[in-house]
Amino acid sequence: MLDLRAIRDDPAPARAALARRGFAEQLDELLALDARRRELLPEVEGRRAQQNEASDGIAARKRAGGDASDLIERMKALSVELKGMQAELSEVEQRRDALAATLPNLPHPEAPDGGEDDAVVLREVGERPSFEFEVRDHLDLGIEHGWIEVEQAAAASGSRFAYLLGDLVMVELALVRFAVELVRAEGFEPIVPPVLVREGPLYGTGYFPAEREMIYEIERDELFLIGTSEVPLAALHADQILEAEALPRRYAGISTCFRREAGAAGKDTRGIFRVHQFDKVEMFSFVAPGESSAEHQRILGIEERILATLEIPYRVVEIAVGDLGAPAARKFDCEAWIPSQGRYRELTSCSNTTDYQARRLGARFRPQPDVAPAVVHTLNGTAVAIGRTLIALIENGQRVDGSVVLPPALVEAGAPERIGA
RNA sequence: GGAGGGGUGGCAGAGUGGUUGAAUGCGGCGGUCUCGAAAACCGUUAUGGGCGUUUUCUCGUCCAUCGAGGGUUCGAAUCCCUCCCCCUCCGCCA
Repeated sequence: MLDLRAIRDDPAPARAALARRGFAEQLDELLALDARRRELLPEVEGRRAQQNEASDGIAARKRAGGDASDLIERMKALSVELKGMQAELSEVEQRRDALAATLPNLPHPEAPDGGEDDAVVLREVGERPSFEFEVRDHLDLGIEHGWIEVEQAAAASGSRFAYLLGDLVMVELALVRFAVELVRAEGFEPIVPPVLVREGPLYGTGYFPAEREMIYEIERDELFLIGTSEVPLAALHADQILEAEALPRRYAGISTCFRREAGAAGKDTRGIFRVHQFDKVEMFSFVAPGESSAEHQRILGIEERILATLEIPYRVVEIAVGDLGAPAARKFDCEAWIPSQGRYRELTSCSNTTDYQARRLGARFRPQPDVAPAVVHTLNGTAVAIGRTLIALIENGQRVDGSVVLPPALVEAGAPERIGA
């Protein structure tokens, strides 16, 4: 949600920013609705004031034992008139709010123009392994060693589901342990959130109404399966006013994530790269508005450190404006080298959503005692997306005999040194 | 799942149709007193929105908000409906 009041005062910068995302006309429409509301509102309120005053008069007369029927008669007419005006007002407000809900965040000035193919590569880090043998992909190795079972998963749950077994499960547990300990040392409090949420948090984080198709819905209970723990983590401080000292507030959510992958038919159908269910450790920060850019870099730095420590070759790309999710003002992806595909693929990602989610969620803070509350800024970033990280570890760490050597940092966290030997 | 009880200001807790945005107490903040502190006393104590005022800080005024939404009424914290949440007992359950 955008800061409508600020935009009203000075619409040009917001219009220019939204034009980069193709939403300039919608903004004009929104401003028109807002103007109409502000025409109607004083009229409604004036009549309400009149009504309140008359009501006091009626009460006073009745207390004095007098008759107020003439006043009541007059107020009946006013009441009818007021109801009509209120109906018009609330219709305008509903249209305004519905439109406001669909507008995306203002992009950061440094976010590059363009769409999906216009991400800017910022740097490549780590050495891609060279293999003296035919590279095998994670599914091939996974099936051979009994780490991954997809056929029975398809029978049990459908396509894009998988069983993970044996050593690979131990690697998953080590990955979670490694990631949580690392980010905890950076001030992110470990947290296991609910994976089922109501509509409110999804709306608040900006997944609704735009991306409703991506979310599993449990209609009977009006609950939704989260696609990322970002959703319940953001909701943790919804409708709260935090003290300034409480910021920054950082969480490391550990959860399973569920995605319908609607519209991804035929894409990444092999293996566990794109599945309906995976586990993930997610960073989420609530910060003061002036801090969000620095926090964004900080989160990106942690993501890079995790990949480097896991000895996964990666590159960092900055996402172009046209490919940003609605709530994001700016976003970086870390892409890992996937040998079987001979290219970098998205492994982690971090977004600065500035005040967009916070305003929708009502997450505020008091900059100083006795000062009006202000909206916080929120950011999110992947610490470890387990499934895709397993792919990168398996494929980059494979040996000629089909075994996989794991990085020391993971072994320290409880993983075997080598699996499939 | 069944039965019952409740949601009021930071907290506790009055209030069943008319000066109740809301008594009272506690807490917080400011002040008086004091060498200082405590006690006592006085004052103050929310959020959102509109309009006006202001260069900013501000101030004034009106409207809304007693879990949420709708309804009845001239008028709703108070009456009715739907939903949400919490508590107690029974059942079930990792």
